[in-house]
Amino acid sequence: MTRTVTSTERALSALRELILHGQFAAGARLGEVELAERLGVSRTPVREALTRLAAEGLVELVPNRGARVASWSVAELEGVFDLRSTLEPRLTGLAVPRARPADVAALDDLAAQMLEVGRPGPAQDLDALVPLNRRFHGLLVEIADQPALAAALAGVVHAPIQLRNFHAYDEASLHRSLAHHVEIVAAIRAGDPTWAQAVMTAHIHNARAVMLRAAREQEAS
Amino acid sequence: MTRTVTSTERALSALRELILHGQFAAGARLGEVELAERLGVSRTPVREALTRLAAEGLVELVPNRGARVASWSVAELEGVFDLRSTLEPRLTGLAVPRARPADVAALDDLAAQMLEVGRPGPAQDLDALVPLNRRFHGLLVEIADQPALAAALAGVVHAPIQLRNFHAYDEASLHRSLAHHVEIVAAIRAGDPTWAQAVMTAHIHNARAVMLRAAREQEAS
DNA sequence: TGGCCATAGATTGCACACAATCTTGGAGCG
DNA sequence: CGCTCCAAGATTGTGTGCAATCTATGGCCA
Repeated sequence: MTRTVTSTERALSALRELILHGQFAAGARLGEVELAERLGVSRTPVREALTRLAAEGLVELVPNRGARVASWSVAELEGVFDLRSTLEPRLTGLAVPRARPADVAALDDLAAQMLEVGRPGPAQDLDALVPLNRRFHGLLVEIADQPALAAALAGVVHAPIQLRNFHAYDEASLHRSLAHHVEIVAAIRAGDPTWAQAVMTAHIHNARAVMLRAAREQEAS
Repeated sequence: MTRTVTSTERALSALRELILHGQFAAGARLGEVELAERLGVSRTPVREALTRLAAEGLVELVPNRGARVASWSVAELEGVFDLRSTLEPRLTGLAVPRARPADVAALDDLAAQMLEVGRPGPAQDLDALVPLNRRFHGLLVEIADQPALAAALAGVVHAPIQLRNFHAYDEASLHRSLAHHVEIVAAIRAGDPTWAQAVMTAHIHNARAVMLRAAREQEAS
């Protein structure tokens, strides 16, 4: 009954982790043989993983010229955040009446963990925030149970990864961001979609301000 | 200088045409060997085409169990049209100031052709409307030049195909739909984003009403 | 010296063969 | 009679070899 996992799936998630954790620079070339050796499989599952990652928008695929880690211009990032600020609040509002106690508990737990590892001090671990944040937003998508919205979001949520995620946040913005998660959970627990939507809107715009500032600095250099 | 086309690309577009033209029933199994023989290539490019079509949302891919033509429930279709009614008007508004005279001419031409083949009578050809409509909306996406919006839309625009597209339209709805295209071109030519957005909103809602009615009938049977 | 072109190396694209997994039909047991 | 289990056929997953294409280096010519 232990469902076996295919090599493609392992290659897919391994590659996704590597890229999301910044092991490859934005725009870096992803050779098939190199990745195959690194992951211990043949080129075939690597190729399939790359095409799927291209569909997710994490890599760019050029015929006969291989794959590169995707990169976004400032203009494209603006488009991404405009889109997210439309879709994610709506999704959050839809999730509110559908969230079961277990869901709320899971979200609460994630928000608490993020507060923990994000608190300034020697124990702060900005890299640990990345997967937690991904799971928080992913869980909201799951709860909302709106395949169309989920599909639309899937193609754009990865855009900010080249900015090394939370390293771009100043202390005030980071504190706001983590507080937003907690407040969203509170709004869901209160069964108030308008509240949840509003906080999510603020959350996206806060991130937008941070990312665009960082992207502009990066592009200027 | 004649850029060669890979087998994968040919398989991809051929398969997409076959599905979009209703050659396969919704939910039909898509065997790799069968498709490979039909398209005259090996299984390898077929597999890659299938994974890309899965990313587009045209087929559903289950590990070890192959591919099926995607199908949508009434609830999912509602989600799709909610999303489109948000994104496509916005996209249209953004396209207005960016449209060059050649773009307007091309849109005008497509709208005119659709009026032609859609006119009731012996020459009416509802199947010919499908590619024309796709090109019209695709051209708008191109003109708007918003990668994030385009990516978000790409995953959902194919949803209504299982309803055999324009065959589901009653005469009044079809006439409205074709008139919308013409009016959108007029709004773009006038440089009026608000006008264009409004007509596109009406256009999507008109389609929504038709599709949901057809889907409910189909689901009831 | 600067630009163009050819050739060699590297890389992706495709086909095919084999392995792993799923499905289906039927036999055997309770 | 119904359920479980098993085996054979069919289908997908993966590895590997070769062909097609791209890239880079160096020579040639103006």
